Amino acid sequence: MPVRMARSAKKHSSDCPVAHGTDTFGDRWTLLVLRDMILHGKRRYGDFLESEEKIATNILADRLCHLENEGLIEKARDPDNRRSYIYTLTRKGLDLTPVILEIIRWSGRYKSMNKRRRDLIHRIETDRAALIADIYRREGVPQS
Amino acid sequence: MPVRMARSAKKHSSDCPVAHGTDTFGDRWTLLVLRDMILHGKRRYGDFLESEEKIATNILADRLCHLENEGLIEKARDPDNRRSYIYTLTRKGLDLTPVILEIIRWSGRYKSMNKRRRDLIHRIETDRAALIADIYRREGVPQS
DNA sequence: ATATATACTTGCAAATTGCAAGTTAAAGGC
DNA sequence: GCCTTTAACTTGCAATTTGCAAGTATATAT
Repeated sequence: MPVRMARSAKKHSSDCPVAHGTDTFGDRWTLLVLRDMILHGKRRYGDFLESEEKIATNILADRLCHLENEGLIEKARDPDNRRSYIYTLTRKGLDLTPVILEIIRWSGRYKSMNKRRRDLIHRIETDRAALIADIYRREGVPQS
Repeated sequence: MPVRMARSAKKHSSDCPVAHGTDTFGDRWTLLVLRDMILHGKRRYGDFLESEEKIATNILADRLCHLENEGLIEKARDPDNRRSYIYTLTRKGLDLTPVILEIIRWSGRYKSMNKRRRDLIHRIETDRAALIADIYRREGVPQS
């Protein structure tokens, strides 16, 4: 049950689909949390804190709550450890995979990358459907 | 010549390609300016101000400067009206088209839309390459 | 000459961010 | 059972960013 009145309650009050996107994940942090989940399979508060960009604890709590309010993720207790929670992507959240992949492709054109990332970009460009299928499968969500 | 020390000079100092994306256009307004240019062919300060979301004049000036600093747009005097400027997309900016289109597709799945927008989404899904080609052609930029 | 158009800049209050420290509740160790 | 540690937050507060309203600068129109 999402409780906190989530972040930047500011919305554009426009019915443009791009504005709907920026209302949902258009801030400095939200998309990075989604990246951690979609690309790296992260599921715990502590996992997100460890990411390279060093999100602050209060911002992370706020964004997780926001994502839950927006229906992109779900929060559940960890059955194996009652002081921990597990965040999982909903279908709606997972459906942002193509957006993330296109951002990666764009960066790949204009920014130098290490081999691992170049390989990922290569896979996006040559094997995209299977890559997406793998991600959906890992999350246990059936594809369209 | 970009002069002003652009907005949120804050960057994630991460070499993740997604973080590079959010550093470049991950705020409430930048992507909407790009949308206006990519989807609606807008080119002038006053055009951007008229968009449905009502960006403030100072924020718009700041974001245009930021986009120019990042090499996504270029600013030039209007040869026909010396009190006006024309902003144009660079290849780098135009290459964000697939990102914008995927955001639109995602919104199309989770938000109701009018017929014009549903038609655009239909075209994205059935005729994507030609749609992108049209946009590049309109901007006079050769495709990859 | 005067008015209008275009593209900004400035001032300032309000909202958001980010750091550091504190809190709560559940394990784990002895 | 008691103390320590772990995991997930919350709180306080300074600094940064946003957003509104008003002002400025330069070019064109009448």
